[in-house]
Amino acid sequence: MTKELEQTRSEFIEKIGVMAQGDGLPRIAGRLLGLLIWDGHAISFGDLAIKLQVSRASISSATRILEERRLIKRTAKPGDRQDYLQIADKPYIKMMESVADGIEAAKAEIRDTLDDIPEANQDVRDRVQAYANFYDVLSEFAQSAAKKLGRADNQ
Amino acid sequence: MTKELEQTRSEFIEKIGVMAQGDGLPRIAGRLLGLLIWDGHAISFGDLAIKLQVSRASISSATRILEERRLIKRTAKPGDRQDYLQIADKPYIKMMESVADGIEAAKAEIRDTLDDIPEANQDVRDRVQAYANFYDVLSEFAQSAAKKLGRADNQ
DNA sequence: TGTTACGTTCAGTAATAACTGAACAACATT
DNA sequence: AATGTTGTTCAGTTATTACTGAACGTAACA
Repeated sequence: MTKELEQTRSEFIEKIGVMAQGDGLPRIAGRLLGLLIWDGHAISFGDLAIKLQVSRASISSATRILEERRLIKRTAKPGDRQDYLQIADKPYIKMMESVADGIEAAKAEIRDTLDDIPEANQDVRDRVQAYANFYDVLSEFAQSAAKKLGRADNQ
Repeated sequence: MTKELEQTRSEFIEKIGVMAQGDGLPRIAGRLLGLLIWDGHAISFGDLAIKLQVSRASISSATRILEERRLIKRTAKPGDRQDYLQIADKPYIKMMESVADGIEAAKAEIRDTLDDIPEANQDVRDRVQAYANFYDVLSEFAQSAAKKLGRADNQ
């Protein structure tokens, strides 16, 4: 028995919701993202609240979060006062950039600590330096990944 | 006025705690990790509870989490019944591997969805495929990063 | 001008996860 | 045997965050 498409869609949306939760995003933001990825076209603000069965306040805050990360964009339709939302162009490059930003922030924090350790404490410096080095590699990796995604054609 | 080393140490530990929180770990697990990175040597179970000012129950669950990720190791000292804990060898490779595992899991979830979408719905397939492709790229780079960390000597 | 529709804000609630203290089993020491 | 020490487990509490409903400002429309 093959699964109904509608069920696959629903499972996908919930799945992205759970995954988003793991990444520190509200679940609703993830579900919204999943819905917009699946459907592709622009959906009105009001419809989103209905389709996801959540309050409009939740849609408001979820859209704000996703807009900050540039994963979705807000559009309009002539003769309709509602906002319309749809998945951004090249959303995955932007996801990667968000990841990269987080890594940069962490890297900077570790570097700040490193700068405060006197050279006399060489052993502590070495260990914290190794940690900083880890973030250097991560950062490098995130940037190459973003570039590679930029080259990919199926965005 | 240069900062006291003790304060730098304390700030580092709290910093790693906050960062861990962002990665979905309990804050105490992060603080424990920070402490072990800074100090380098093995510290007894009981001392950890005292130094971090938390219950032994919290140390127990934090160590379990960090052991699962193979970031710390449990050792013993002759004539002392306590467990001793210290940072694992090459911890950053293991951090990278944990990241890679998470990516693999997400990738598998998306692939599962993709398999359930009939070829008739080519447009939906394309969008979910692009998402799966994103995880492919992520996965590939996570693995290269792990390898690169393996080659680095300052672990 | 009055009314309606829209998205945002904010205080309060609900849900979730971290953390603790106490009870416990296992073991060492006396 | 009795006692003390150890790490784990688990129920209960605390703290945090997501989410909602209501109030609001703005703008379109009548």
